[in-house]
Amino acid sequence: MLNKTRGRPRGNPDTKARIAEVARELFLEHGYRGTTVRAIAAAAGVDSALISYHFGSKQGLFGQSLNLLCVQPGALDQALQGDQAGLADRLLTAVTALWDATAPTENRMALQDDDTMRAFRGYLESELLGRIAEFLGGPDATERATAAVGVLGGLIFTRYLNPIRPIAALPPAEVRRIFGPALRAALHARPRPR
Amino acid sequence: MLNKTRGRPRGNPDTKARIAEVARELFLEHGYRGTTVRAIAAAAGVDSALISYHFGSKQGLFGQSLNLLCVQPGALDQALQGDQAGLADRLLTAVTALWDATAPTENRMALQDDDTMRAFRGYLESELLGRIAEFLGGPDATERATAAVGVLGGLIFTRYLNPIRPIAALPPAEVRRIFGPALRAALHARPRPR
DNA sequence: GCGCAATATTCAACGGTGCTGAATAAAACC
DNA sequence: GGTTTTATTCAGCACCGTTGAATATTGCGC
Repeated sequence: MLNKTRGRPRGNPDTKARIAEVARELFLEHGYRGTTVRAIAAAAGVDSALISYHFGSKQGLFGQSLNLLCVQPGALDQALQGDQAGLADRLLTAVTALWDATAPTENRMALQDDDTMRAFRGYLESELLGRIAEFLGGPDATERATAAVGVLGGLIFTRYLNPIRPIAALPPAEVRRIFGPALRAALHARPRPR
Repeated sequence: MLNKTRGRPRGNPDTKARIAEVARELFLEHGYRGTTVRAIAAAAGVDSALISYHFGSKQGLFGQSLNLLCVQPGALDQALQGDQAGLADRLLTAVTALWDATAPTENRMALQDDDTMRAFRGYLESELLGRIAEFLGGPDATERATAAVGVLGGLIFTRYLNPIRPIAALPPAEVRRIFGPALRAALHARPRPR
């Protein structure tokens, strides 16, 4: 079908890497469902069976070609220093700086894959929530951190993962202005009335 | 293949409704991708071509059968009546009541594929955001509604779609208490300082 | 160097997918 | 009662992801 002569090719072209690279672009542009294995193979100038061979499955290729997610630990450390008053703004800045940088243009990926979701959940749950609670300290720290993670997770979800247009379109400064009050309220909520 | 004799059947069985009903169950149980048109047709005792005929496409069937419970006519309407002071609590109640009811226990809807995401996005974007902005009225209404949708979307995401444990575990009253301040802040943010 | 296992590739095919077009039979209309 | 409209089945199309066999190249043991 492609008639590049069967069998192993000459030299050692790193076809696997090329496939992953091409696949990443296509996945970002068309999403998971909208990208067929055959299209990836064609774009990489290769037979579609190769991707099953190298990556096991389309799912495997997807996971592997998008491993560049989502933590970048330094940004969070930086946000979790300084006064509590500016915490909300620093967190929002960290989030937008990090995510706005990862995807090149307009079309943020619709990230629906199971494993990716699991990874993201784990990050929110253990890393983010724990760190924020630790930083806040005092009684109710966990509860306030929970609310804050809810707000931040919401921002990430509605702006990047499943971008609803009005939110995705905001410039970072507007994000801070609009989500700031909610996040501050979450972080510094009064303790439970009794 | 099913040999129920060709052509229109006797009586007027509301096959379309039955298909939608069966489809809803299957979609909720197995997600969009995991539910094939042929499976729906088989479960409804009908030829698979019928669903293209009645609903245009699998996507159409999905949208139609999910509308039956995502919108749940009136839940939102009810929240969008009364004083503005109680709005946040009413919205949070509506969300928890609606979503807590849809899936019984652990197996929350397997929402993680991009068609479902798209449907959900559409709901958030056109329905929810528009209605809230309309209710708020005045300048900045859209911006405040945007922030509110961000918070609500975050709640839905972190509690139902990709449940991170501490948030999913909250009883509804706690959800109101924890997310209330953030949502109120979003809804009633002061206008832009100048 | 040579032989041979491991590896990388193409090709053909399989079962499954959503969907369409033709055939057909009941209902609805006039 | 004849004709149009509607609801259904059936056969099949083009595509999907994946697999197994064939084949050519590399790289290692000796």
